[in-house]
Amino acid sequence: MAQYEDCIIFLLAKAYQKAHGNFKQHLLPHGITPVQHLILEALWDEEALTATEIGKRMTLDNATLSGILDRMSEKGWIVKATDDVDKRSIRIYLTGKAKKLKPLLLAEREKSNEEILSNLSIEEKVLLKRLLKDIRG
Amino acid sequence: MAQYEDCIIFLLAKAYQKAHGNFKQHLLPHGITPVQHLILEALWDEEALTATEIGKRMTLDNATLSGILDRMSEKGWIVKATDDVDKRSIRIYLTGKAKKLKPLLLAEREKSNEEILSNLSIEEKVLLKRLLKDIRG
DNA sequence: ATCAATCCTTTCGTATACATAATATTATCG
DNA sequence: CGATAATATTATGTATACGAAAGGATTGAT
Repeated sequence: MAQYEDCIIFLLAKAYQKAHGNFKQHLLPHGITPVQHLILEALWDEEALTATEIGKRMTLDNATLSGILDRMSEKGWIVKATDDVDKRSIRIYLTGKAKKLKPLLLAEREKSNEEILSNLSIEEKVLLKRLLKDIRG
Repeated sequence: MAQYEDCIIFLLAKAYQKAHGNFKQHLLPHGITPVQHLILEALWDEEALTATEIGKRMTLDNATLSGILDRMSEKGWIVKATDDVDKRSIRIYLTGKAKKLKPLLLAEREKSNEEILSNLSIEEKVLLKRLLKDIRG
């Protein structure tokens, strides 16, 4: 067995690559990417967040978010509006499309999750999720 | 707890993000990135591979590899040479620098692996690696 | 009130990542 | 032997990802 087969960085990279690719395909017909879906999840949870707040919840860089939010705005998933009180801030709101498609998109995510974990038993699924959270710290 | 906290795609993405970031910092002083380090591992294992062969071992797209190999060539890690038999193929060779720094770079990878898994027991480390391999399929 | 420190966002530069198309070379079939 | 299929690589376009710098706005200390 090659050295890198025991390297956690390699194993995480390839497991993520597989999961991401699977979800990407599930989302393709809906015209949205996995990361963009994640932004929607943050906003379904709590609307009117700023880019920085989304970044904190999802551990995403502000520079990365800037481009993602632009594309999501162009495609009609979100709307940006300057905060009245603090004019440095731009708050993000969901469009009707984003609200309407919520059940469908969450169903796709659920299907993808099941496919990715199809090789594991219930106990293993729970354990894996805990271990991954431990790594994240 | 937010929905996405139970989503395997999210958990894998964030665990990978953390591992990748850690390794990236360890490699920064050596002027090489995590993926470039992975290419070196493939070549330490077996030299004179083509881009396609590296891609198969490491599950990397040929289009992605093209740019990575260019940058590694510019920085003096590898050398490209057209295959004498099949002139469509370009074989990749390690430079003296890449061979000389192998022990140092592998030590950095080992340090990074330990840091990433520092929260886990021996048994959990072994288990996590198995579960990640199961996901990869 | 004012100026420096701070905060929010965007821009720039670099590096992955992958689908698709284009190009070049080789292999193969009739 | 020549047309075509198969293979290897590169180019193009889009999407993350992040450090660093830049620009605009607000706050806090004096």
